[in-house]
Amino acid sequence: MQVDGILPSGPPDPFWEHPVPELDSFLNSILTGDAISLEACLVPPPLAASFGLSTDSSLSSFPRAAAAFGAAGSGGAVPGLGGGTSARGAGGGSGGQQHVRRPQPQHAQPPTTAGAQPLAQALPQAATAATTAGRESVPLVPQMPPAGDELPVPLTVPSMQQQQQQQQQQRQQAGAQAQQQQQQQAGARPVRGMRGQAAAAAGIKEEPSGQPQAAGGLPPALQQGSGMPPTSFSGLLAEQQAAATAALVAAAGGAGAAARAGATPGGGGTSDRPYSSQDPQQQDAVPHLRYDFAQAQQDQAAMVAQFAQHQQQQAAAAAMYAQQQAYQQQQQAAAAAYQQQQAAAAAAFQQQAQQAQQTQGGGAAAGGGGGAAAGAASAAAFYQRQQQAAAAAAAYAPFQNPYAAGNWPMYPQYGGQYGQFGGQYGGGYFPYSMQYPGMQFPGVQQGAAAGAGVAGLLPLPTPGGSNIGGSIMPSPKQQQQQHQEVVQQSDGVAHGDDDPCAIKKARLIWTPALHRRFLESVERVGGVDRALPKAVMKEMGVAGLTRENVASHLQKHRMRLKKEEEEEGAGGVPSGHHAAPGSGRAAPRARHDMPAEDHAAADAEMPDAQQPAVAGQPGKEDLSAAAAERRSRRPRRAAAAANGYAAALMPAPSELSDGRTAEEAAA
DNA sequence: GTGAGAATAT
DNA sequence: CATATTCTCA
Repeated sequence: MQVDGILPSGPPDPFWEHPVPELDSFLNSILTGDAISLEACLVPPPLAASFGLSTDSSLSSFPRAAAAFGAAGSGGAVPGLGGGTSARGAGGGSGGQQHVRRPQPQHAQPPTTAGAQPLAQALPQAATAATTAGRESVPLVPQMPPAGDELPVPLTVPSMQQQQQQQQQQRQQAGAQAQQQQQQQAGARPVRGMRGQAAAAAGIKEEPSGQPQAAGGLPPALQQGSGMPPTSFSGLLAEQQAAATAALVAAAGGAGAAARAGATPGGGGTSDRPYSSQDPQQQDAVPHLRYDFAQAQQDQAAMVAQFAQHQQQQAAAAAMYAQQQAYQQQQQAAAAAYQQQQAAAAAAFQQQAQQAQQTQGGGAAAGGGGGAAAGAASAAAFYQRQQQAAAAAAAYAPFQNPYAAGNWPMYPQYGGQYGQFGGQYGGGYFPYSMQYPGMQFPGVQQGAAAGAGVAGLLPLPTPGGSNIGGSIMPSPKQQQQQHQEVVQQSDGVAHGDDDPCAIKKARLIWTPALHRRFLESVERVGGVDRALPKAVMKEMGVAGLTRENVASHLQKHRMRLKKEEEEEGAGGVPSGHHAAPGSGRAAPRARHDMPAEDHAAADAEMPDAQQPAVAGQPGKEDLSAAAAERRSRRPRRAAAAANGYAAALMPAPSELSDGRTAEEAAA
């Protein structure tokens, strides 16, 4: 009813004298639509308590909440998240990541972490990658390996069929809106890293009334992350808004800056939240994580839903009035959110209203409680909107992926993976790719990046070896310089510290180039039998590559060799020496996708070929040795050829020469 | 349903 | 570090 009453400016409303003051702030944030920000996900401990949530669960549960919202519904452990369901359903159910694979143990139980942790922290582990860097200061070989191989590790993305579909559907309608949004946001000034969220939750500096600004700059106050307790709504709002803006901007792809905010002195801690994929200018400075804008959105949606539910509970416990207000708030929140996101006030508003209503209707019909239903509806609407925006953004920046499935004939296997990838990302990634379990990679960012004019190769989320957050790869040239940095970042995985909900490591894809480098390195380090993972890793000097990655690959490689030997011994048809990647299933496809003649061409397209040679590549001789070694095994290749996929398995002669040439040339 | 690649556990 | 197991995906 009287929203004004709850505003700071108004006289104290008896109704809002909740036992839990934080609630007010929280509600307000939602009301103003600031809930969009990741920070919003941060529930102040006290508030959480009021909701009946354990402190830890409240925060840490968000990621899970998102999962819960997701179709997979695997993460169901979120307590009291019932509301989410409705929200999600209304939202179009696209949100969930189907293949989210999180550490089960951790998720199974609520994290013990006490303090409210910024959602951002939990989410983008990748974000933490940078931080991690220090930890595992990857002693990457100072000398860069051949450009091609250098690539950051390739990651694959989880398949999100549903999302894709939905996005496509929505894309049409949302296109315009998204555009608007993008533009609007582009103007917005990146504020600070998402990191601030904690500040928002924990304490925000008092600030003169901060009104939600749609596109405009953020309140200056936002930039300071005081550790003070939330003294005013405005402060909180401002903070949140800032965060929201940053997030949005990032989403738009324009704001690498936002991520970069780390620069903010007050930020304390790692402030970079690599949300955006790339900022044309800063890209080289800091690789960004592209991963999770969507996730964040989901989380937020979840949050809203949760909030709704909580509200319901509270209302029940406290008073009907409260419930009503909540209801309204929710509605307003939704509206506000939309507004914020969309510059077009009138049009946007209308749509919002429509959506909200629709959703609401659905929720109500479902039989949900008034307030709850409303909340859910709002959340859903909000969620949907976000999704749409993302989809639209993606749509706007169509990007061609040179490495798309079809384009990588040589390694059908990879082609397949990349194709998948490309489809999802719509983008051109380098041969490396990593899969971040549970994370979504809306095409938005990428598209934006593409639009930005980033050359063909976009930075990939590099896993930090284990990184999950995946740092993004710098463009090829930049890579050289950033190589080390990238690696460090790559370690985006939650290292456990305080992040119980750590995200799993991104899945490294051993591209041909990477594998080649691997082989070379192995040889350099003593041969397949004697090579130690760590040594190989170092030798490879690939950003984001972890010892585990190498060890695993080495293991596989050895097994493969062993198998081959056995086969040979048995008189069977020997397979390519390093049939490594792409053997088996790939074979058929290889033939299919590409004629043998094209293999050479395929090679040409290989990463290394594309990449500028790396200067100062050490161990040139070694490489030669490796080449020789390989050459000696060529006979097998011929045999493999017989199988039909030999080409895919073995580095073609041309490839070798190419790669070598490139490397040497660099040298 | 199977097999392979990669991550993760032991 | 090596090996075994688990997960996903094609």
